[in-house]
Amino acid sequence: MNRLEIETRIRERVPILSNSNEWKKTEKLRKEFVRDYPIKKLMSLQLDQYVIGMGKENRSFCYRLERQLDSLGRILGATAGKFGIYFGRTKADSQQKYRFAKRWGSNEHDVFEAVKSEIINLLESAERDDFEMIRANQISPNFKGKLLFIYYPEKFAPIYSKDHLQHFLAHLNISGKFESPPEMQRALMDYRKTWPKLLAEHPCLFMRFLYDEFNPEIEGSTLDSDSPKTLPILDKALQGSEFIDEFPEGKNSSKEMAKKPPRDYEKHLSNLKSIGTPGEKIVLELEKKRLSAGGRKDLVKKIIYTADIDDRAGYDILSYETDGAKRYIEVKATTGKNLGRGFYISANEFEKSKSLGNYYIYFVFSTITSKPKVFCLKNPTLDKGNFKMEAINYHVTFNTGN
DNA sequence: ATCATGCCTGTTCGTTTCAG
DNA sequence: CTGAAACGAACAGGCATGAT
Repeated sequence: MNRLEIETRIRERVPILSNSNEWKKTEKLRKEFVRDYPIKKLMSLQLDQYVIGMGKENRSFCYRLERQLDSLGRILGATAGKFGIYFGRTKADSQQKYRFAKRWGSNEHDVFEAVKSEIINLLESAERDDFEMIRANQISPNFKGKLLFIYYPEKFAPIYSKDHLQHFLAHLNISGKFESPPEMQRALMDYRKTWPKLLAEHPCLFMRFLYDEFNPEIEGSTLDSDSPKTLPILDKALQGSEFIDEFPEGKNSSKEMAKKPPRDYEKHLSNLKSIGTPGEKIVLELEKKRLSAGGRKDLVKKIIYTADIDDRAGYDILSYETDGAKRYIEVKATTGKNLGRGFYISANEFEKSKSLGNYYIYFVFSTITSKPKVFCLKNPTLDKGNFKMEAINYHVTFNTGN
C-alpha cells in the first residue's frame, strides 16, 4: 500500500478503533505491571515469584507477562522454556520440578540468577538504544520482544513474531537493515510517528490496525498459491536490483498464456497491488542510482514519487534525464521472470503515454526476490501494432439521454 | 535448515447435577 | 423421569523453542 491508501484506511479505521475503553484498560495493565516489577527491583525477585506453573493462584512475573498482559501482544504458545526457567513437567517426565535449558546453567539457582541478569541487561540496553546488545541478549525472541514493549511502549511495537514483523514492514514498504525483531519493532514505531492520528493513540491500537489491514493469517490463504506467504524485506530487493537491456522472453510470451485473462480480476488486482508498490520503490532507488552515476546528484532530490501522492497522474514517478529534461515513469511490476501473461494499463495511463512526451514504462521482473530486474521501454506506441491490446474493463453509467 | 517437543487453547463428547 | 446446563477429561491444533 502506498501512503495515499494508508491515509484513507487510517482516516476510516482509527476513529472506530479508538472509540473504546480497551486501550485505557490495556495501558492500565501495562502500568501496573511495570509498577509491580520496576527494573531496579528485578534482581531481588525470588524464583517462585518469577516462574510460571505454580498452580492456579499463581500470579508470577511470567504468568502476568504472558497471561494477564495477553492483550498487549501474544506470546502464548510454545513451551514455557521461553522464560528461561519454569516449574512443571514434560511429556516424558511427569514429575513437577524446575525445568530449564542446559545453556543457562546446571541448577535452578544459577539459572534463575543468569536469566534475571539477562533480563535486566536487556532492559538497560533498551534504555540506551543499544541494539547490538539487545540483539546479542540471550532471552528468547518473543519474550524479549514483549519485555521491550512493556517497559518501553513508545520505542518498541507490541508485535513479537518475526514473521509478522516482516510481513507488516513489507506491506508498509518500510525499508532498512533489520538484523533482529527488536529493530523491526522500532522501525514500526518510527513509522507510526509519521502518522499523527496513530501517534495520538495507544501503540496497541496501531498493532490492531495492522492486524486488521494486513492480517498475516488470512492473507496466506487468499493469495495465489504461487505467491510467497511473506514478502521479503524490501531492502534486499533495493540492493539487488539492476537494469537490464533486453526484454526477457518467456516460453509463453504472446502465445496461449497471453490469451488467458485472470479468472478473478478483482482478486488479481489486489495481488498486483501488493507487488506494485515494492516495484515502484525499486525503480525509485534505481533512478537515484542512475542520476548519481550520471553526475546529477542535484536531480536526485527532485525525483517525485507521484504514485504516493496522486493516483490519477497517469505515471508513478517523475524522474529526469541527465540533461534535466523530465522523464515520466510508469512502473509495471511482476513477480515473474518475463511478461508471458502481459500487463495491465489503465485508460488514463495509456492516454498519458501518448500525451506526456518523454514517457517510459519500467517493467520490474522478479519483484519479490532479492534480485529484481528492470527493463525500460521508452515512448511505447502501444496501439501501433507492436502490442496486442485487449480491453478488460469498461466504465458504465446509466443512459439518461432520452 | 529441519525436526521433535511440550505448552496452552478450544472443542468435543460423555457424565453429573438439578429444576420442573 | 426428562431435558438443560454445568463440568471435566481427552484430544487435536498451533506454535516457538531447542536440539541436531
